[in-house]
Amino acid sequence: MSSFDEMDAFEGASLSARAMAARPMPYLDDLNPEQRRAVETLDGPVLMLAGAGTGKTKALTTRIVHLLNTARARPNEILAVTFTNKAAREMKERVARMLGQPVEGMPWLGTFHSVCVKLLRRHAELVGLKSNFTILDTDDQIRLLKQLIKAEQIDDKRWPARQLAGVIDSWKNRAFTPANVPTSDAGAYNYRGVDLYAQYQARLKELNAVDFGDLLLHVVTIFQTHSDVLEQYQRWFRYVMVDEYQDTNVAQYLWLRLLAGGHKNICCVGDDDQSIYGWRGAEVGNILRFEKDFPGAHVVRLEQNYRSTPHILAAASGVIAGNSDRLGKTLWTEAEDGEQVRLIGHWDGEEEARWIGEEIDALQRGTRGQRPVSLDEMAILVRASHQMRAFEDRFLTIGLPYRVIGGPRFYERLEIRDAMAYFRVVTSPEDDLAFERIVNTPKRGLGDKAQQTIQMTARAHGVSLLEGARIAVQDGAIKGKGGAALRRLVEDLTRWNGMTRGPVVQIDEDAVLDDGGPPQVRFGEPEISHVELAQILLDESGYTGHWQNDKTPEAPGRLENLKELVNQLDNFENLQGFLEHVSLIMDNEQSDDGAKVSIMTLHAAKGLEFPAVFLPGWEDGLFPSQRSMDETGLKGLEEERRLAYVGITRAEEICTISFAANRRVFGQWQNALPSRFIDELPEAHVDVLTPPGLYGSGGGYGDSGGLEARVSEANVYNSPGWKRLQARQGQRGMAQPKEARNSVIDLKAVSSFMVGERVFHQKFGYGEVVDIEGDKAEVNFEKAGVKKVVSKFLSAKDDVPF
DNA sequence: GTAGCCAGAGTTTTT
DNA sequence: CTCTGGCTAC
Repeated sequence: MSSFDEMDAFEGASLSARAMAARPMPYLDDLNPEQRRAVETLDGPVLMLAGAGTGKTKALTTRIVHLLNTARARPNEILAVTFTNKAAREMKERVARMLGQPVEGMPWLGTFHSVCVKLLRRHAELVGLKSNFTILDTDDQIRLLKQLIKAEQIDDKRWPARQLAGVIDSWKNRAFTPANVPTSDAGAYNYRGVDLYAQYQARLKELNAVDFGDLLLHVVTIFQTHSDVLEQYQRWFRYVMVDEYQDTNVAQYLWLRLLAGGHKNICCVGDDDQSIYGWRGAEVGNILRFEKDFPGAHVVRLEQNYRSTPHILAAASGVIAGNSDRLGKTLWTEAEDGEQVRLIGHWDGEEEARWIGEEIDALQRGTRGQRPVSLDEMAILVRASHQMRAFEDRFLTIGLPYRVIGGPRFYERLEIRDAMAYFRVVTSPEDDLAFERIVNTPKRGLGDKAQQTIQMTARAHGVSLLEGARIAVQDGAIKGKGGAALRRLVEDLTRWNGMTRGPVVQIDEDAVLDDGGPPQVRFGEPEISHVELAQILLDESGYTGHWQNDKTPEAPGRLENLKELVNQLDNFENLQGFLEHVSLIMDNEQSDDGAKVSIMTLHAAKGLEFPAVFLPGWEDGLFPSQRSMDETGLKGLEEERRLAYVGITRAEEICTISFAANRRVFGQWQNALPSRFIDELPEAHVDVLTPPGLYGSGGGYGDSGGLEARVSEANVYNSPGWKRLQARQGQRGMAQPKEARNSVIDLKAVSSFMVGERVFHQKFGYGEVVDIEGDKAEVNFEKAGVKKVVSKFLSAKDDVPF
């Protein structure tokens, strides 16, 4: 076992505690009394209940600085965990800024998962792993489970692997090993869940791999079964801090309780009103129970809000008041009144998108009589990602720049995952899952049969798939074109693997333990850089060529992504370092070219703030979501309500809530009632914009479309929210006449394309221009059909080889 | 091995 | 409606 002196040296504390002890504490003057109490209460358990926009991160980072400054702890003796890399990065940056120096000495400030990887690498052998284990992502996980399911002859149509993955995840979230799964869960996955879970864990061990859930679970297991290890860490981490405590699951809770169990110097920061991840295992109970778990805990409430106007806060408070299980906080602010929360109803989803597009334009120009608001300062927050479609379509047509946050992540894309599988096989030849992925990508004529032969050979000899393939080739077990291709692949992989290191320069007996395990052999510098190697690898394997020959509209984008991947490699020492980074960090670095309005889900918006926020789709069934209410009843509804609270509190100045009476769902028109949350908005703080008559007051069009009939079917009039809305229809509140929308478009610009020209569009792919209207072109896309788009989103593509 | 067809599904998501 | 996965036919 490694000693803690070693740990100290290994992690390298760069800040001398003594040097800092005498420093003044000007940072305390920046805090309000509550924040200050949270920062200065250093000993014992502290629960910091921090409402939205109350300076939680500031308090947390100042607390770290204060610990360092008062010499209570050295930087590497503070454990500070967050959920996202973004939050961890922000905290690091802010601590560094306050200290006026970088914080390399804070190795234990990170996400739950990254901290667990560090711990697990040091103690892997205690759970039967080697310290260089690989971390599987969801995709690998599913593929592995599929194999097990197939071997068990289970119909994976009726019992999808995804479902099993979900079940296993939920057990891991609750810290159940296969042996601990409660009998009440025995029926999971058609009574085969527990057995398959055990098989899966066994297989992971064989592969020397872990999934995300294991990172926590294994560490908890180690702590529970090796008290000596636990005690060392309890002593080492003198202070423990946790961000977003309301989002912790049972495994994380146990982990924290074990680590802080000695001195109980734990400070948990959270907001029970912003707990929105119950569906993925988070337990609000953890925060509600804190004072029971840690008797004598100091509870600090941060209630002064520095973000939003009083109207916005009042609206948010009104909604969240409908929840029962709350610790209770009352947000207040010194800010000026500002505008009321605006509420508007629309006929359908498309009109909602159109109206919001116009509003955004008006805000941007300052036509509404306020300061011009930049697109970067505006966001549309939706409940479900499919709601984004309507906005994307609309914004594409009117040429409004937007960015979607939290879409498909860079590292989850097919081509990136393929490329990374190549990196993986080359850096660790025994990575079977990676080998499986690339063995026939690009196509090498190695189908099911050839792969089965490789599998069987490998299993018979008890070696990795790559070794199995080598043997199969030698034995001539795979014939014809496939055999030749496989021989070539095996040779190439071996050659590339050799290129990851330089020549052997010495055998080193007492090498320092590092994450790769104790090296016995020292190698000189590789002859080529890892960036060059990556490039060679992708080119020589034929992977780049594969996409160059691909004529689908996505291919150019994929090549672009591969290029970007190679570029990013430059920031790392070697391929291993890069892979380690990627397995834990799924960030999508947004290219920040120009102001854009953000579109994202409410979940993705947590922790963000915008001067102007649009909250569309407030209809019962969509928001609150029907499924959520069906599955978890009142609990689900309360979580939805917290989601509404999170949404409203993202807004600083202008918050606009809207709903549509009709929406196309799966191609079918469906009507809905305004959300029950609308009824919960306190009247005094809401400005109703919906024009009277939008919903038709008595027809006049005969049977020309049955609009009135549909509306009355929708029972819009029976909703209390709607009645109140009608009652309040004021002298003002006229929605913009529909014709107004044309004025938004700048007609000066003229399309530079010609009818018949072949063009490329980022989203729709290739197509042919069929009509030109001002700056817009009607294009018949090969994949997406006929669409009208603004020319600036098109590029000429005569140069494409066909 | 691949194109093309059909059936089925279709919240929220980080690590 | 629109995407995915799996299967069939070449």
